[in-house]
Amino acid sequence: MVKRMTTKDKILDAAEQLFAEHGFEQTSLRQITAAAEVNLASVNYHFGSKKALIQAVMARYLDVFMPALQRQFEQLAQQPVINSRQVFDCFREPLRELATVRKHGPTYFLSLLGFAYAEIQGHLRRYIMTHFGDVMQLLQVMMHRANPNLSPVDMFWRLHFVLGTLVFAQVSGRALREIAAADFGESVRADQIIDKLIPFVAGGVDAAVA
Amino acid sequence: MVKRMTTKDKILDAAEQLFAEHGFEQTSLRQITAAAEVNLASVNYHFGSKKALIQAVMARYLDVFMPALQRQFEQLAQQPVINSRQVFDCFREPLRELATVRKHGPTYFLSLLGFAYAEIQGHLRRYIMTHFGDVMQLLQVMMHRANPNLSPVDMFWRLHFVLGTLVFAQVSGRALREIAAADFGESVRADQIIDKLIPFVAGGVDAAVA
DNA sequence: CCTAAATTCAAACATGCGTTTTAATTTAGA
DNA sequence: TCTAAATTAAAACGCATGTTTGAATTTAGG
Repeated sequence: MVKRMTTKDKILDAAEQLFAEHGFEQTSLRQITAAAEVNLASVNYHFGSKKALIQAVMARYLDVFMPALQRQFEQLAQQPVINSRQVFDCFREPLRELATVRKHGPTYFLSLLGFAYAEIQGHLRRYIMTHFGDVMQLLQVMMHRANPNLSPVDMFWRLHFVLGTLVFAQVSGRALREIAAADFGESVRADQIIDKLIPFVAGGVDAAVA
Repeated sequence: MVKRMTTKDKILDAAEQLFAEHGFEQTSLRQITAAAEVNLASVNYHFGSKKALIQAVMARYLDVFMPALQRQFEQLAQQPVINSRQVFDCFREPLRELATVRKHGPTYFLSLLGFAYAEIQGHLRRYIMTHFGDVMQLLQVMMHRANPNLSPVDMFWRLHFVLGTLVFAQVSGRALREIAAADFGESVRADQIIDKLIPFVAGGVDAAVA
């Protein structure tokens, strides 16, 4: 017996899919409520504003992903020696686990993260820092252990380059996958992009400074 | 004796600055015409539409940058052996030359490119491919020569990761530079980000596949 | 069952957008 | 200088957005 979905959840599910496909600003409340088959006003009734809805959509994933990531980091931290590749591999399992939240969870989450960072950089950064600051600090520690030669400033920039690569790969992932499929006849599933991404960013982080 | 600026140029200059700072969709024609101190309707009179204005802003830079980049590629192509770092270094001088177009040309151009790719991926890609397809093909040839082991598909993805890194670095460049300055007391000029970027992307491209 | 709270609904609101219109004004050529 | 074209100007148009309103309806507790 499936409990009938509440309006709130219908909105969240519809919003997350549309946000992941078209971005936050490009998705209107009318599209969302139409897809969710609920009344337009119900978004403001249940969430207060579009901004709050976006936050709720993100939080649903971050609350699962971040603790899982933290566990991976803590496990890796016990190793005496660490390299960049291992640090980035920490993201794989927590990402895969998002499939339990929702069928296309891993894909949706990365796409949402991409749009969030592209459209509302400061906002998301602040949110993650205040809610999951310890995880991010752990990441920084891990990266430093993996690459002790790199100065903190250079590491800062490179980590953000990594984030940018990730973001971009997801945001334009669909378009690129279509082009790749057309040009090379090789179709890459959305969740497989990360397999191509990790060696790239690990190589970038490990590069000599100049 | 300075020739008094024409309305068309006043619009282009104001638009380019606002586009570079806030993105295309986030910048309204009213903001542009107010900054340019011209009438709102003049944009549609001189350019036809906002879309055409965006294209004109981009074209002003691409028409200078792309031929310069092509010259760099052709020069490098004469070398018997090429590595990724050299290919990416080809971008430096053409970028620097954009300062002749406008004082903050290099910064503006990268930022515009970033927003263009983030907001209207397909459009920009098509425009560059049709107008400067030979340059892009040259890039692909150079990259293959620099890294013959890499399969065409993997090279395709990595080049787009590179573009994504570039895009992201510029789009969120201002915010990140402020954070970096606050956290590390080291202020990085916008046009210096590329110095941090090039080693990173070269390292990423050269990484082992998996 | 009855009532009060919670929710849904249709409609309207206020705002900002790109674009168009129409008239006034400036510019340039005969 | 006169006239026709080019340009500027103010205003309004049509549309889409997020949000609010107030009444209708459903839900839950005594």
